[in-house]
Order: sequence, then structure tokens, then C-alpha cells
Amino acid sequence: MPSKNATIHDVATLSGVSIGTVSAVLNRKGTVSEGTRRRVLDAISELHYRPSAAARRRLQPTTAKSVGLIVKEVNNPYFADVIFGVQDAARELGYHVLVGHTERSYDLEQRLTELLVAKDVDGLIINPLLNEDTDLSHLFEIRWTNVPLVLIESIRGIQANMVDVDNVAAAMEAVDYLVGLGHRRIVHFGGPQYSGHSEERIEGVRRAFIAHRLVMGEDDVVHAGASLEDGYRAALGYFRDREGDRPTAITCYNDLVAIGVLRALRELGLRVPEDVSVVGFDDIDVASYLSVPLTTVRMPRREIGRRATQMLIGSVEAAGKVAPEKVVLETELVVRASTAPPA
Amino acid sequence: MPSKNATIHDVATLSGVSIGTVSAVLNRKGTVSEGTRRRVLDAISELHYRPSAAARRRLQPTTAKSVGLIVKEVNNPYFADVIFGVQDAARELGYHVLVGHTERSYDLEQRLTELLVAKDVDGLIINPLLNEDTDLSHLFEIRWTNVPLVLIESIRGIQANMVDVDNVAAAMEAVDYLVGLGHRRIVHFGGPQYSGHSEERIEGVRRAFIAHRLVMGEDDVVHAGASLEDGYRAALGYFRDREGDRPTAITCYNDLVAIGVLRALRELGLRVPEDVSVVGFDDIDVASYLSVPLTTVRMPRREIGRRATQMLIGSVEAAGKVAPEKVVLETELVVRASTAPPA
DNA sequence: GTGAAAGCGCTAACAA
DNA sequence: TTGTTAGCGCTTTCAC
Repeated sequence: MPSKNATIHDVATLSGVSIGTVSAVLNRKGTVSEGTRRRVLDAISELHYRPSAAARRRLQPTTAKSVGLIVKEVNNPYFADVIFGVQDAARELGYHVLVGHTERSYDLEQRLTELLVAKDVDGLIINPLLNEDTDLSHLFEIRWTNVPLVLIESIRGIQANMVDVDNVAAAMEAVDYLVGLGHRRIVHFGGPQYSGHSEERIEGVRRAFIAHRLVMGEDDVVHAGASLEDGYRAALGYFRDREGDRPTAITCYNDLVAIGVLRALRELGLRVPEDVSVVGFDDIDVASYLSVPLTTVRMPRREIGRRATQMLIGSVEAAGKVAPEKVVLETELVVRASTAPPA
Repeated sequence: MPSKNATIHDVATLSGVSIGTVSAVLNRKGTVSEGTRRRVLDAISELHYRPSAAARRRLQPTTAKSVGLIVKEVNNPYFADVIFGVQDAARELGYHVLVGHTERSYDLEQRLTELLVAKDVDGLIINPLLNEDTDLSHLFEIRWTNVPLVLIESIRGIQANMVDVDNVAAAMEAVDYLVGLGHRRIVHFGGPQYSGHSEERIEGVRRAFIAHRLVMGEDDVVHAGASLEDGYRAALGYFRDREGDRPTAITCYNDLVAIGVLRALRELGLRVPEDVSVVGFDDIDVASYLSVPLTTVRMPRREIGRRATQMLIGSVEAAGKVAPEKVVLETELVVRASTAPPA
């Protein structure tokens, strides 16, 4: 049981050969006699020796190319699709993808970034967490150290490649549609604090209200969250004390929240879309599999991943400075059965 | 635009200082004069120099500890929860997690394994792909090289740590339950080829049939797949030509397939559970959010991740050989509204 | 403040 | 078949 990590030297010493020989058996050169090989192998086993990948790598530039991808939540099909897109494009271009999840921890975002850089990935795609006291130092650090970077959620105050959508316009479109259907009493179930997209979507709802001369009350933006349960709880709480004065339509931060809302409405005896219309965001796969298929704003999830990857690998291979670029992808309102004119 | 990757030497040469000085500015020692610092920084920028993380690492063993996790599909909430469990346990123990997805590509599994080893993770958790011509060489390679390993799907013929459940028993329990309800005509919508769990679940169904003296016809195991769409398509195809002779109950490889089946049944005008009972597998979160909440076999998803991680880090820190261990976790049949006695 | 030199763990000639 | 040695790109003394 070695206290310190064994090195190739320890193995050489223990097996009574030179480090060159140990290296030879490590690399399966056929040049080692079976007897020596055995002794070396035994020593390796006894010392529980692990060749240091770091040291091996340098001379052997065979190491596969790879990009790091940092996303927010593992439990959200939205990100699953983004990841899929990244992997898809990366594979086409001959790169592997290593994924890290920050799970709302800003600290984790910093450390995962450092880790991936230390692991020598060729570039990084990050979906940054956002909040008031966001410290972008790790992102600047990255730029400083010349690691190619693409952000997949816009952030102000940093020069970097970005791929994003226009959430404000997308949310406005959703509200426009509901107003067009005749709705006047619309409530928005908003996303989490750390989400820039959530902020933008709320802003879009706000602007649509103004455009249609609707008044937005205190309670018209509910702080829900990003998960099924968040939507469910928020809706249960919201409708508990609103017997008479109900909205006729609800827009949600994302589809997960919408599905949670749907469940709450069902349990409260409210029919969708007859009593209440519901609109989601993202268009995750399951949205069209519900018994009342969900009207939602489709995010080009895979395309976001693909484009980000292409930009990233582009600047990896340019090997020189490339001016940061911002790509804005299209969203699309997908109308299904969860919306209808108010009764 | 340098053709070759610049090294610290190039930076030193261009800025007219020694490599020691460059190293000092790289590491923010306060010992460099502002003028020199500027020149070095300029050179770094001009050469687009990236310090080689590989070379840096060796002396500076500050690198955070990390484990690699290789799973099959990104688009499956089952894995999202496993990943969550891994991350959770890893964080508690002071490790980071890097995730790779193989997306049914056996080749990718091999290469991701190599990549993660090359990146010097402290240990590896793998959910291996399975099929006839599965070549386990990368797994042996890993053992050989003394990288701690935990498998989260049982595989024969390899000595390794494993965390798994008893799928055969779990599937039997599901069928037992349906038979207890009075069902005699049960069909199983099976999973993909590459899944060991799928095989085992089919085997469980088979054994339950035998135990209850039910005959299993040719068509009673439908080859569906692992996704929403797989379930949907398979069910549509299956029921198309079976107007009269319908099963009264369906068990599915997983919840995604079950949700797909549910949609197909709805579109075919069949009611659940009145006309057909449906049982899923996994108990992903959304299962209880459906308008007809899904009866399903709960997999201890997070716990699988947690236990695997604890075993892994245990053997990482034991630093010596530890005898491989196999942990079998419990499943549980969760009865909801998608099952009922046959009409 | 800066440079020279040793050494990290390993691979790859090249000798022996 | 095996040992010796020169690096790989970098950090870190320790002189100057």
C-alpha cells in the first residue's frame, strides 16, 4: 500500500530493470522478454502504479481532440437536446465532448471551467449562470489564456462568441397570439433567478402587455422556477385563493413548468384549454405527447448546440484571433391543443 | 498566425526575456516589472500562446479531483437522474464529474474511455453498451492501467465493481401484478438491442409468463426501443392490424416508451386503463405528471449514481487493490392510474 | 527584476 | 533484449 503515488522509477526499481524497459512494456513494444515483462507487470500491480497521463501525453500528441461543454441543469430535456447538438457537430468535426453540469451553483461553474481548462480541452462552450453578483472572472481568465470560448446564453460585458435566440421577441409572440385569441387576463409563470433567458422572457411578456395596452398587475408574473415540481407548486399556490378572479391564459418559462401547471389545473378541476389556456417554452419532445398537446415556443435546441460547436471548432482551428461573433437563431410558436379562445 | 503551437520559449524569444520570466507572469508572481509584463503579455497575445495544461499540471498537483462518467443516451431522463446522483455524491466527496455520452455507438464508448483516461480522471463510472460482438478490451485496458472503475449495468466476464438492480425480478413483479389484476393477455414492448437491462426485463416477463402458465406468443414481445417515438411508432404498428385480438395490458421497457404507447392508444381511441393497462419502467419524474399517471417500476436512479460514486471514490482513495464488489439495489412497483382490472 | 539550471514522469532514439 | 540519455513544456529554486 504505497503512501505516495508510484512513478515509473519505483516500478523500475522494484522489478530491477530500467525505466526504459518499464516504458516499453507499458507501451507494448514487442521488445521485452516474457520474463522481464512478468516482473514488471507484477511490480506495477504491487505498487498499484498508474502511468501519469499528463506526462505521457506530451510526446504522444495522439490525444483525441475534445471540447468541454458546461450547462446548467442535468434534469432538463432542453439541455439534453443542446448537448445532443453539440455532440453531433463535434463528432462530424472529429472532436469528443466532455460535459459538466453546474446545477445552479455559480461556484461549480468556476471550478468546472478551471478543471476543463486544466484537462486541456481544445475549447469550451458555456451556458453561464446569471445573477446580480455574477463574477465573470473565470470567463476572462479563459480569454486571457487563449482558450476558444462560445457562450450559449448572452451575457453583457464580455467579448465572446455567442449563440442565442431573441427571447424577448419570442415571449412577445406568445402573448400576441393569446391576445389574438381574445385573452385579456394573462399570467406568466417565470423561471429561476439565475436564468438570463427567464429575465428576457419576462421582459417580452411585459412589452407585449404594453403593446396591447393591458395592465400588468403585481401578481401577473409568478415566480415559479424551472422544473415540473416548480410549475406544479406555483400553480397550486396561485390558484388556491383565486376562485373568482382567474386568468384565462398562462405563459410559462419552459415546458417543464407548463406540464407542472397542467397537472395542478387538472387536480383543481380546471380544463385546458376550455377554462385556461397554457403556453410553454422550448418544445421539448414530451410536449407533443401529452394528452393535451402543449402549445409552446420552439427553441432550436440542437441547432444551438450545433452552431456553437461549429463556431468553437472554427476558432480552435483558426489558431489565431478571430473576432467574436454573435449568432441569433429563430424561434417558432408551435400551436397545439392547450390553447383556445377564452370561454 | 503561427503554424505550430507556440511554446513558452517562443513567447520568451519574441518578448526578449527568459522562459523563467514568462512563467512568472503566467503565474502572476508579483516579481515582474510592469514593462516586462506588458511585453510578455503582448507576445502571448500575438503568438496566440496557450500554456500547455499537460505540462503545467505535473508540478502543480493542485488539479481538482475528478471522475469520469460514461452513459448511453443524453435524451433519457433516466440517465439524467443517474448523473445527478453521481454529481451529488461526488461533490460531497470533493470530486468533479465529467460526463460523456455514447449515443449507442460502441466505438464512441471505447474512445471516450480512452479520452477520459488520457485526461487523467481519478476513476471511471461506465454504463456499458451491450451487444453480441461487444469487445470489452477498453475495460480490460482500464483495469490493467489501474484506473478505478465501476459499472452501472452488469456485464459478464469482467471483474469489476458494479451497481445494478435485479431487472428480471422487477419485470416479473410487474407482470405478477397485472396477472393479479386479472390480465391474461399481456404484451411487452421491449427495449433496444444494446441494452442489457432490456434483455433482463424481457427475461423477467418470460419467466412470469411461465410461472403463471401463460403462453407467450411470437408477437408478445414487440421490439420497440428506448424513446418516446419508438414507443409511439411500435404501438401504432402493433395495433393497426389487431382490431379484435387486443392485449388487455402492456408492459414497457421504460417510461418513455410507455408514454409513446399512451399517445398511440389515445389516437387509436383506446382508453387507459379501461381498454388497456400500461406499465412503464424507471419512474422518471414526468410519469406522475401525465393526465393518466403511469404505473411503473421505480428504478433507484439517483441512488445508483450515488452508490457507484461512493464505491469508485472509495477505491480511488484506497490507492491499493480492493476486491471488486457488486451492489444490487431495490426496485419498487409504483401503482398509479394507468392500470386496472381488464374490462 | 531577471536569467540559468534542475527536475517533474514519461517516451524515443540509440548504444550496449 | 535491455540500459542510457536527451528531451517534452513547464515551474521553481537560486544566483546575479
